[in-house]
Amino acid sequence: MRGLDDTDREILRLLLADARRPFSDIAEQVDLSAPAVSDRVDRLSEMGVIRGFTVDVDRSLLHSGVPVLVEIDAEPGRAGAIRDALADVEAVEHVFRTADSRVTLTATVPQSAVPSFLDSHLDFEDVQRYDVRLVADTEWTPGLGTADFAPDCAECGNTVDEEGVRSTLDGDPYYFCCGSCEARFVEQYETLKEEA
Amino acid sequence: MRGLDDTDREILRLLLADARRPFSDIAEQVDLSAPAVSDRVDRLSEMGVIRGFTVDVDRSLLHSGVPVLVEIDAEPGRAGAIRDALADVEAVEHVFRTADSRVTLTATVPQSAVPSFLDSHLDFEDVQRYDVRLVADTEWTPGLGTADFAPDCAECGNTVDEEGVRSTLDGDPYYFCCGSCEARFVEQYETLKEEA
DNA sequence: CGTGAAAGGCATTAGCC
DNA sequence: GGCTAATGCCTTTCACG
Repeated sequence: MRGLDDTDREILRLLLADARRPFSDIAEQVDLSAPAVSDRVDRLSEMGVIRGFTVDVDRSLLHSGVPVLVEIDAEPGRAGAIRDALADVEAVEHVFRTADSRVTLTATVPQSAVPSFLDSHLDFEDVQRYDVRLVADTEWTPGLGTADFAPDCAECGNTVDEEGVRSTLDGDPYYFCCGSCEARFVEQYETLKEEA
Repeated sequence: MRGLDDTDREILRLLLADARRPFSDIAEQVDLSAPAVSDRVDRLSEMGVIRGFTVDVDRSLLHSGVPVLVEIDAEPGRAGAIRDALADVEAVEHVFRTADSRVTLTATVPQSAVPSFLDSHLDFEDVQRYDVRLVADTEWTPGLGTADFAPDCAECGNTVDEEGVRSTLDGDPYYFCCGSCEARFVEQYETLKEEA
């Protein structure tokens, strides 16, 4: 399994800065041909490193409501359910689940709905406490650092190294530290899918 | 000053989902010609609604460290300074400042640096309390809702309506509720620029 | 993994309504 | 503002190393 090299990182950095920059342009910067860049972008997409291409929209110009940041302390084991319920809400943009059963999210909601917008989306059985804060400003700096490719094994959670394998299940890439983890995962995956 | 119509919103929505989708494709969806879509995208860029095009990178696959979410309670009036100091840190991706002197940020830091990475970037005189949490997972759903275009006047802060004006200063768009606000702002801008 | 050449698709311009 | 037609660029495919 291949990781990322400096060229991959440079391509990512250039695309982060401007995702519509022509590949031929990028090719020149990284000393490759345009098809080579195209191939690498494809590979990064297959790997799941590139999830997609988007627009950076300045939401501060689009008053569809008030930006809020919500902190939710979940009942033990219920943070995942809360995250799933909220991620699908149209007004919600970011959802962060932290290891300590806390879910933090940002959303833009109509002024009048600030106190109540969670009511219809949250099962309060799952919630210990929550807090809605008004967002004053937001910064987003899509950087990369010296990022290296080192996914977690989907089965056991260990870091996957060069020995690892990738499987594509229903179009999504999964990584495994070894063949037996892969086999175990795929088997369970198939079973769950059959049941559904 | 023109705002956003349904077609603009639909274009934004389509681009949010896939910024490389061909304009001819988008054109078909919104019942326009490709050049018309191109013109609208240009206009949205000039307005500052579209800040740029980027890649959605899955940072959970790029272990340059551990994803953390940090909550900082600032001393009164110091939240802005904290935000500015942290926004420039390479490892930091999102910074949210809420109205109650709280700064919430996400970052990816080397395992060993989790407890200490803030030390070099934070003036602890400004901090009442802070908390570093490990992020288990992240969701990002760039949605739009029924977003309408209503920027704040750069001079007085009031919402700008159709009567408002746009000025472009050094390539960046600024909005004003009226001509006198614009004049005042531009004058101050020029002065500050001369001094620098 | 990479290249260069060719083909096909796409954004953009120009002229017009 | 929008359209159609035409131009020129960009991505992608292909054959090859």
